[in-house]
Amino acid sequence: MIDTPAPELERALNPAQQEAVDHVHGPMLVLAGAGSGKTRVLTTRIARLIDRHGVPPDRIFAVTFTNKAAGEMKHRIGRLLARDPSGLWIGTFHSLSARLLRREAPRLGFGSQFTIYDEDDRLGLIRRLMDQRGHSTKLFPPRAVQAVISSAKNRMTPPSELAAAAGPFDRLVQVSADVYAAMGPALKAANAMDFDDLLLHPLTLFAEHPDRLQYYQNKFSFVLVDEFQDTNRAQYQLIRLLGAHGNVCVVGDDDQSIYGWRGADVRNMQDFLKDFPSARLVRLEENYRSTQVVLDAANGVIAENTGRLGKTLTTRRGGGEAVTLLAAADERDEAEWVVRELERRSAAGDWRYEDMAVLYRTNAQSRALEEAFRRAGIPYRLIGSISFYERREVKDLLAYLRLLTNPADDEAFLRAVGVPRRGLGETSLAILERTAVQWHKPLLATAAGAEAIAELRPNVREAFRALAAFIEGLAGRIRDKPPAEVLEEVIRAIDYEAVLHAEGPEGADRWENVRELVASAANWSEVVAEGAEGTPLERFLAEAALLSSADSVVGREDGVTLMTLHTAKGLEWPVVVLTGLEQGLFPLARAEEQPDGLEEERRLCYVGLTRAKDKLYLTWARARRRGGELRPGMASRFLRALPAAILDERRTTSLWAPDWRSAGRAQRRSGESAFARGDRAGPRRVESAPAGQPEEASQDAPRYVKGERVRHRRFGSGTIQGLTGTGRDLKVSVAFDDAEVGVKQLLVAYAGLEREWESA
DNA sequence: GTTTCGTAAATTTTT
DNA sequence: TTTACGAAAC
Repeated sequence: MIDTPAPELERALNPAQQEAVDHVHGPMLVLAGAGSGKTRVLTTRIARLIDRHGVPPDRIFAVTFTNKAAGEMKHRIGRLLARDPSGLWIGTFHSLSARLLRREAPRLGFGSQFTIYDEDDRLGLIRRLMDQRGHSTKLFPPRAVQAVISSAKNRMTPPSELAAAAGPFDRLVQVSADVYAAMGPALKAANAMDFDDLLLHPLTLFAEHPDRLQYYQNKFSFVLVDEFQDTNRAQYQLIRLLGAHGNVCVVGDDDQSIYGWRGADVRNMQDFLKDFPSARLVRLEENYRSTQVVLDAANGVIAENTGRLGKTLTTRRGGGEAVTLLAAADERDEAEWVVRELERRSAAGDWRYEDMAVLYRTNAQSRALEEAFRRAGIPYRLIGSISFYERREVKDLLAYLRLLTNPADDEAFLRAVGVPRRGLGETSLAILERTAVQWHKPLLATAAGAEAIAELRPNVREAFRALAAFIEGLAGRIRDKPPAEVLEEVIRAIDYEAVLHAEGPEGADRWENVRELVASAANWSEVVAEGAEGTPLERFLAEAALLSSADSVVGREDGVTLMTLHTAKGLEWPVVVLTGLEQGLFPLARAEEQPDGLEEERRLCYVGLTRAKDKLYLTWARARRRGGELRPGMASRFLRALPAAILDERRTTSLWAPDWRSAGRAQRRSGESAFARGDRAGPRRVESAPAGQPEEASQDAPRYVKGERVRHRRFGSGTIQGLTGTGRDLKVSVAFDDAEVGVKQLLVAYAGLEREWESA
């Protein structure tokens, strides 16, 4: 392998890193380029604070982007200190806020055992509120309403302001504002908070109880924030308040801001310098991760963005293996090529599977990759996609646990009431809900008094009463029992195994997941959830609610890593494969329509490229299945931003591929396809520019796909309807735009078709 | 009230 | 290709 730098611990800090570590008191903004060792700066700084400056760990408030990152950072600090930094407040904004709120909830009118509502719970609540308030869920999709409300919350806009801002004809926003206004009280009644509330409630607390703000300002004498470019306004406010004493260190990279759609606002970086005028600005511009070739690729892409703060990344790792650019026929072809290539490199002893990652824009793309890995028998691990805690069977059981700790949790009640089937359907529940509203009681409490509801049939009353009695009885018995035991008890009581097995073959898989849940709960109990308050069950639930998708790992540890580009932020591998580089997919079509959308996609691409230490593969497919339909695509515009000198272009053997560089340009010089032959042997090292002479065009027959736009010399433009035959007998049926011509069957070998976008 | 079957719709990223 | 929802049957 290529000049790998010395292990991190042995390398001395560079002057800029040293400066960031040495600066103890007063605000500081660290502009840290990709791979510039910012994690190391943060961990070293925290360790120093503790052992050289005698700061007690519980007076340090350190924010990371994922729980996993927090765990790793804590581990590294422990290694530096040679002891466990117990008491340290380190975690995501959401988990740290939740921890703070457990103590302060009563001051805000919540119980300290409040539930954290996930996306589904919140959606369910919105649906019910819409029903109650007579808003049609057909005209206004609850998802859309939820999106409006969430974005208002992220901008810290209260319901009244949202209502005022809604135009007279903007019914969606009007409805959303109405639901939003009702949602606060409803959540409070259910003793629940959603993800956004976790960030907003601390701000409310500090506004209403200045003494509490003062307390936490005094308590946390040092505040540190990683991935600062991805904080939203509420998060920034929290930092500004807690760090008012000035000992605030934020670390970020404006080029890696990729969560704008979630309310993140890069302006926080500029505002920080305004709000803390004495802030020291430190730039980490030396990259220790990647080869020059990788940086050239990344710089080529990001250079097209405007309004950057400006950074120049350098590396001492000159040269490097060229970036392999692959054109495939479709997503399956792409996946198979990737798997074969990684297998080849592994067999050649170049890298191990665990040193490789395959990244993609959307979770849906993981399917084809997974299948290819499985077919080839190559180990892989899939991160994210469907979180374990989002599975139906897991949520069903957790609903019972939630109800045990928080009897007001109506969403949990509505889930539990249907598992197992109790003969309680839509009508009975509607009556129960109506009564609950009248009585001003949670559903569980209302169910306990169901005997008094005359509208209900006697057997329904009894069913409600029995369910309530069951929960209450269980709640009395469990107390401080470990979560795994409580789970077992619930499973036994509702005979969940039988319930699942009655569902047929799928039920067996689900039962497996249930066993896994119990096992993970048992395993969890052994770890001391440090610092948190409440019973073990409460802490288990709190943690489960805040687990991120990055925490869900399926597959073998020693395998190739598969994840989305978003999840890959902050990580690195010797080999990185970026797939699906097509217009419409990456960058996403939707993103390109929004003002800053394309720039954010470009930053996402930059994040992906800079994950690689030694070797980059970039792939795209001429066609891709989207919703069952095979759709043609063209190479991503990001590919055109790459310097030609560092590229090694290839195609899969069966593919006739056009010169993607000329796509969309005025003219194309014939015979100048930039694609090399697919069978070219061995990697190529790039020492310096220029390389990559134009190669011979492929001699394979052109390959068309259904839906593709083509042009015929006589008939004009049309769309391919279908394909029949193979080789020289390959026929296409084309529906021409000219209605007079209609649909024609043409032999590809003679028709002389051109792709429309190529012949422009 | 529950199950089953059919049709329609849909696919961005995540704490 | 898979999921979600609605209608009709059971």
